[in-house]
Amino acid sequence: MAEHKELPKNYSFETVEARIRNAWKDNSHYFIKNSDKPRFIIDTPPPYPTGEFHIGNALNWCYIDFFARYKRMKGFNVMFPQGWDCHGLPTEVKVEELNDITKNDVPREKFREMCKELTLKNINKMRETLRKMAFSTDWSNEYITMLPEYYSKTQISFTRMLKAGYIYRSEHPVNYCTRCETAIAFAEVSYSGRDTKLNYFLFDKVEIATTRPELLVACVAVAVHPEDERYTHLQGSTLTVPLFGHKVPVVYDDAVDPSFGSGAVMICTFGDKTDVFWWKKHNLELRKAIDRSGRMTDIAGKYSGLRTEECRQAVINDLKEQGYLKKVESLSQRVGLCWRCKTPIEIMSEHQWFVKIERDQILDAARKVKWFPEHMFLRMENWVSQMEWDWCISRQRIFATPIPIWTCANCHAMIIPEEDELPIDPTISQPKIPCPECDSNEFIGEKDVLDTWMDSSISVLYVTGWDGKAEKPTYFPAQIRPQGHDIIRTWAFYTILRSLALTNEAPWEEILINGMVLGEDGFKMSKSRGNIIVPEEILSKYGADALRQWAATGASTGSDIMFSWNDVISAHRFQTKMWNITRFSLLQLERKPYDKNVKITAPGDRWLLSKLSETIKLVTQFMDEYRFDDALRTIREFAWTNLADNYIELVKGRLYTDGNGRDGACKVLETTIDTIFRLLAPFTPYFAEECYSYLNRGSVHDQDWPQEFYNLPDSAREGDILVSLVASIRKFKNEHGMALNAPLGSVTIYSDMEISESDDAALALNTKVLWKRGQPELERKIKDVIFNKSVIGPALRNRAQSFMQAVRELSVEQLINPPEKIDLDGEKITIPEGSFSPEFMFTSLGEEVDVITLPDFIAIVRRCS
RNA sequence: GGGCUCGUGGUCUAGUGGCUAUGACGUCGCCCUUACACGGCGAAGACCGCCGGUUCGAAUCCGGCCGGGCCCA
Repeated sequence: MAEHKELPKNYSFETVEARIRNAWKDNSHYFIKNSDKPRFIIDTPPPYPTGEFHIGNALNWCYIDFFARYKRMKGFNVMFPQGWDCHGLPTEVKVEELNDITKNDVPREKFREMCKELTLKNINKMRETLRKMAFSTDWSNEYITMLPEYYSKTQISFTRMLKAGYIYRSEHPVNYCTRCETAIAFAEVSYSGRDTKLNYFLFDKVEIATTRPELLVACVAVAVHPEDERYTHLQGSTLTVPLFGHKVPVVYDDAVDPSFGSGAVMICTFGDKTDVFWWKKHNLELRKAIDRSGRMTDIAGKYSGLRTEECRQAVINDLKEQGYLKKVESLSQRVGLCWRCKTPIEIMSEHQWFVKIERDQILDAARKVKWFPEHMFLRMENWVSQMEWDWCISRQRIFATPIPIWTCANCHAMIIPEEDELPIDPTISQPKIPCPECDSNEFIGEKDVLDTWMDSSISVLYVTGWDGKAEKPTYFPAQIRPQGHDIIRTWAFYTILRSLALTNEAPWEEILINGMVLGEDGFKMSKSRGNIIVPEEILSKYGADALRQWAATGASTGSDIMFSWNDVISAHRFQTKMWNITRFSLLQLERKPYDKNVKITAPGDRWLLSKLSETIKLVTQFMDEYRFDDALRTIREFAWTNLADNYIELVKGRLYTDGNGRDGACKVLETTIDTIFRLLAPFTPYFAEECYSYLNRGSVHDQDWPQEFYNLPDSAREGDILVSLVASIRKFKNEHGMALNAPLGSVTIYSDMEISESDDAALALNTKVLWKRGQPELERKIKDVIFNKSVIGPALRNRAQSFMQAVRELSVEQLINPPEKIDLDGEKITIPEGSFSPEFMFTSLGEEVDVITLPDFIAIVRRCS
């Protein structure tokens, strides 16, 4: 290491991270197509390109990058692709906002272009953050769901599933915003409390209560609880709807709350989600009272054409006038609003496309995947077993993958395009041949588009190389899916469903679930709470490596994790500490050449190597189980406590001399820091890279993952005695008001091991140190008895307590030389091997000395005279 | 209302049947020992949410309750 440059005094993450980022080459992270290495393909979540890579994404991606880098060092051919899930309402809304238009103001195609443009801009911003975070993304495997290359696959998957009978078209209730004139998903409904009126009025002689009298015309039944005695006489009868006069049946249902209102509810198509449930369950008629623009339909008679709120007032007035209205109460309730325009949503029955859900198949496949943590599988199981409806995949929007279907204008036959025609937009292009049924040349292109989950639920097919032709992608299935627990019911579920439908196999071997990131106050981050932290802020204050360490240690894998500046700061401090350790070590190594083939003999040296080897073993196990918190904590603990506080302090004496004891310490130091940076490389890629570069051995990320290499239990114990000796003498000095480097007369250690120590302890403690075997000649007293309960418990079961009591009553002599049997409640019991040992206390005998007793040794301290 | 999950010093967290319960931040005392005061050595601080059960033994397993979170109705 002659050409070695010296480490600067301080580590500056700002300059180092930027410099290293520019030096890294994208192609070092590329998946290699024809490689002999075992492959490890990651089905990375494609985030929604909002422009901001948020902290929840950051956590998710940190986990991915930890194991991606780890697997590469372990010799895997890793693919860490990056996708972008582009389609959806938020972008449409943003485009309308930015351009001050509504989507109907411009042609569909134009609007789509505007969305695309904004999305590409946002993707660019997010790519920057991904690079800053040092994620080892495979940019040669990037995909963008709104581009033809990708959505042609979405369309192929649609036509295949349609032909295979998985997809069908039918009328079904959906959430609908009458202002935006589109169906929206449950996820797009926001709830808000409001005060409203509960109106009581008469259906014949039965009093019912409703908050939505305008839906009276859409009433199709009256529901009561089966055990409600007020209504048992209505069994099998019909009631007349006031004002409108149609007859509706009375149905009995457990879900009716007899204490709410009058205990009789009117079921309308549709007032709320419960109505849909009852409507389906009791097989009721459908009466559409509200049209897509929020006005009453023709069946509302004299009220038709009124807006719903106008209709409500008119109906109440008429009910009152005609004597039906009995009373009105105030009620506060939660109503569903369109999250975008705050218009109350309506539930409407519409023609929609659906995917069939085969519960058992999906559960079987989900069971074959290995879940980390295991209990997350329960969420999937629970979700699947309670699913009641098929998956509605059609949306009345613009910025989405078009449903590739035409309908013959003449005979209404469904025309499915050939796969090689795709992608298409059926509202623009026409079928190439006349209608096969009636020879007509007039077609209606499907205007509905696909739910965005239809795009993202084939991500795994796409990244494993589905060309849209073969039955199964080349590299299918992927090895792992990493994702948050919030989308187990959507993304994980849909992906399994679609992989089964298209390949008949489960999509991945393993799934790793991450928790949600909460604000520093413990609540979900939200604008209204003002507890949002963005990754960019952390990056500029403490750098990517500190943020990545927070992600690893903030919580055990799968748990929700609270953001904490404290954790980031202590991560940053660890880097400073590690930097100084490296700086010290390299200064020592460079001071003078040393014999690299030296045999390691000193107890302190052997101790550190055995601790290092143990650390490698543990960290490897933890990485294999995706326990990043345990892995990084173990590394930190080793580096800070064992290496810096114990070992370096212990061998400083030897390092500062030129004797041959120095060689061993140098060799151990060099081995240790080399290994630590390999272990740290997945967690702190910039920092590990920078430090490792001073060893002149190439990039740390190109090194092999270290292997356990040393297993000498005796060295570990010897070293433990040595280390705790130094610690206890320091404590002794501290308690007696002495400086830590103050000299002592001598220290004599008695233990049961033959320890031939180099002068480490003597130099560290600034005193003469004598190692002796056996017991010192001092006055000995029994301080306590130490019981080994894991021996006593299983051997004696319910007599353990009285056994321990009996032992405590033995004489000093018997404790030292225990008898074979002991008296227990009049019975002779054999004393189990190793069930207890006496703890001694020593006091000085005449001579002016201090005695330190620890479980493994006794030290006699003579102070300077 | 249902499912899952969590409740451990002031704060956050590890521990999932067996000595005196882990670590971090904070607090207090001592120390500028030639890598680091962004440091070192020490100290104080926890009836492990509450109640019951299983067990020789429970923070840990079981049941109930209370409270937080997420997802869903």
